[in-house]
Amino acid sequence: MADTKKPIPTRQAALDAYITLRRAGNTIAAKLNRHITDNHLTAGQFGILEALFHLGPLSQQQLAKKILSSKGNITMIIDNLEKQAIVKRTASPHDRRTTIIQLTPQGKKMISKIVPNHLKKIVTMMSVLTVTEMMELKRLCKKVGLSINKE
Amino acid sequence: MADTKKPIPTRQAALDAYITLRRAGNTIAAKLNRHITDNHLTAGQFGILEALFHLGPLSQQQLAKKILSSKGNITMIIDNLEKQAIVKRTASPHDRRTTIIQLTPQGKKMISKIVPNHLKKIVTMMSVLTVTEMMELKRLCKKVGLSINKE
DNA sequence: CCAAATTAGTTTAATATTGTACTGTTTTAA
DNA sequence: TTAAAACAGTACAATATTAAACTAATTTGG
Repeated sequence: MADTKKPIPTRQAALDAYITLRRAGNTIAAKLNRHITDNHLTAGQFGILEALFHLGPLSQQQLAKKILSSKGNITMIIDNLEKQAIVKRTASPHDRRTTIIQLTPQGKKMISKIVPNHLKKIVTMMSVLTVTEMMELKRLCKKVGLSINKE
Repeated sequence: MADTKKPIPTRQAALDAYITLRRAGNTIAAKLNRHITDNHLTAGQFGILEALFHLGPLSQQQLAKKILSSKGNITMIIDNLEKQAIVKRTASPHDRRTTIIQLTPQGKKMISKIVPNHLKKIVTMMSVLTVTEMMELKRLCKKVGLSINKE
């Protein structure tokens, strides 16, 4: 926070970039959300299932960080998913405070039917960009994201 | 949706770009959200106040589109803001179905104290990028966003 | 002109989300 | 060793959010 006074063009470019970034992300997410609710899942539930699907069993704490949600909310989402036998809680062998969340076989089956379509939708929406542009977009976003998390 | 089969590199680049985009946006938004709650506002409330501040009086329908929220939610947010005399409802002279939302003088005063800090935070976070990179990021996000909204 | 469809906003009920306080567990450092 | 701090998860209360049914006003097409 050393440099409080940015020249106007920098300032305007920064704001424009953020607003456009945010709007694009929200627009895509809103489209995807329709697909998610069609499958009788909430965005939070889907986020957790997707994380478990791609990364394997995770603790609730890890899930909270992944989907940027409060741990109280994770407890509730897991409660609901467990009631439907989509995931199950397991005790961690190393730390009796933590519970490890796993997909049940039915859960894995279910999410593996939804994810491919979900990804296809993302690819379709992003495909207005060339591959070079996609890579550049990724680079720029990563640069921003990393610097914030370093703070 | 003509081209269902994208070559793998395109597919992976598209997914990477989206995930990184989304993560960067969410990370920034989470940081900003702290600032918002410090001022005893919710994200939804702030979104509405910011829109009114930058764009002037708007109907609830317009606000719903702006902040990508359901109209029922807009009703509630406006109810709460109106109770605190931050905004007020006015009848539209042209259409008796619509209500126009305006900032009250106190509301304008309040939001105009918060917004500059908010923007400064955005500028600071985005300033890891050069101006050229900011402009490129904007261009890429706009390209994606526009094509989706055109559908 | 007027019935049907559309639109803006509200209400209600169900669910999601958060923050705080709490329990039990592990880590830490004196 | 052990008291204090940190951590993982839960319970609960307060709000936020959504979807659906509803009211009232406007637009459209025959």
